[in-house]
Amino acid sequence: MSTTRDRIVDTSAELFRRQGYAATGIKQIVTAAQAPFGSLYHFFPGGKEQLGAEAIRTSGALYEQLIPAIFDPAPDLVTAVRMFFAGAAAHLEETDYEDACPIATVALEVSSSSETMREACADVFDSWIAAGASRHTEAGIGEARARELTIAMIAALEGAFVLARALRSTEPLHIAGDVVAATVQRALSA
Amino acid sequence: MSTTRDRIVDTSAELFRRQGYAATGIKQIVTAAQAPFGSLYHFFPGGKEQLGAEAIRTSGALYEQLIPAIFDPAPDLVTAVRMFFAGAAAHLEETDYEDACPIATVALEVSSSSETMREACADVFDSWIAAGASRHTEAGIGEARARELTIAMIAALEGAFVLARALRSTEPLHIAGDVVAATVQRALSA
DNA sequence: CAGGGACTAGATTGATCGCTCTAGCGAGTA
DNA sequence: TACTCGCTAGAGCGATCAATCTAGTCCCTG
Repeated sequence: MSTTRDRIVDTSAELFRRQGYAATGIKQIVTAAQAPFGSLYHFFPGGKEQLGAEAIRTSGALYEQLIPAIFDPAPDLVTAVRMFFAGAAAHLEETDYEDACPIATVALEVSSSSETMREACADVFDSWIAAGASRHTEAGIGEARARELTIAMIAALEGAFVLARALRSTEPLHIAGDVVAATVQRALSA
Repeated sequence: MSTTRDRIVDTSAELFRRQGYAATGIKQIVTAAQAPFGSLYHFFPGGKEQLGAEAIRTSGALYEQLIPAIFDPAPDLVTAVRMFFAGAAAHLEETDYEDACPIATVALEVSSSSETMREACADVFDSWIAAGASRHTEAGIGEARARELTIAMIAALEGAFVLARALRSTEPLHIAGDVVAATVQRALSA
């Protein structure tokens, strides 16, 4: 069971992910969420921008949970990295190339126009970086190098999502996964 | 000297790059381009979508010219890769984090909503991949591996742009450049 | 000089945008 | 039974959206 407020946030996040922030209308959100129109401005007096920022933070936090979910049961770090990219590729294909990164589209759109939302995106990325880096340090990689590897991994994932969605192919995700896995492998044996 | 038509396309490309497709209005385009409103629909009877597709292809082709411009004078492939990422970082910083990839924002936005524009983006990416792969084969890398390296490089660049714009930092670009350069280095000595 | 096609100019269209507003519903307390 | 208050409901605001339409200007060609 879900509250009206939760449904609005979740639906917004889904729509923003697929078609971006500007292309998603308030009316489209309440219709898709089966929520009363008046409720939106009751819960989000700050309007679309407040809702957008909260949707970014919520879906960012949800996506971050994939890190422990995939890395913890994996036998080793390199396998975990491979599984992460393979999982992303599988999910993208299952959703007909609609569900890629939950915040990348919005991040590119608003970085130059809304400081509030840009900050929300930056916070999510920083949080991902911290979460990923700790997995690398636990595996015995130095802190500075762990941070670099994580940023490289997220960048590779995001970029592969861009290519994969436009080309309608999971090839970029598999290639990016291979390259990142090999780089992590090398860092481990150093 | 530039024709009205060229000014419309160039201005559109610039605006789409910074704020995306949906957030950019027709009126904003003609105002920024100092073009007559009527001319837009004279040159682009297909409306915003036709203009968008052409802007994508034009700016994609322009960006592709950076490949020979940077790779040709460079002493070797690895140096060229480093210079490419360093140049991207410098330009991003110079423009206050506004000018990243000319088509990535639009590519993410429209991939699920406009097949016409998705194809334009896909064609540009395919063209970049072909141009980049030939540079790698010329350096003595096998064709399949050259394609993989190029896709990995473009993905790393695109993803680093996403992070860099949101975080307002060139760090991701420098890290991605290092990782890609090291990967290419390894492919050369194999 | 006359005619025609390329281009300019902007008013106007209906639809949709984000948002405000008032009215009322319904569960909990007094 | 009264009263409150969190939430629902949607009509309606001004602004802006992409797009169409007619009228007019300009230059090139015959």
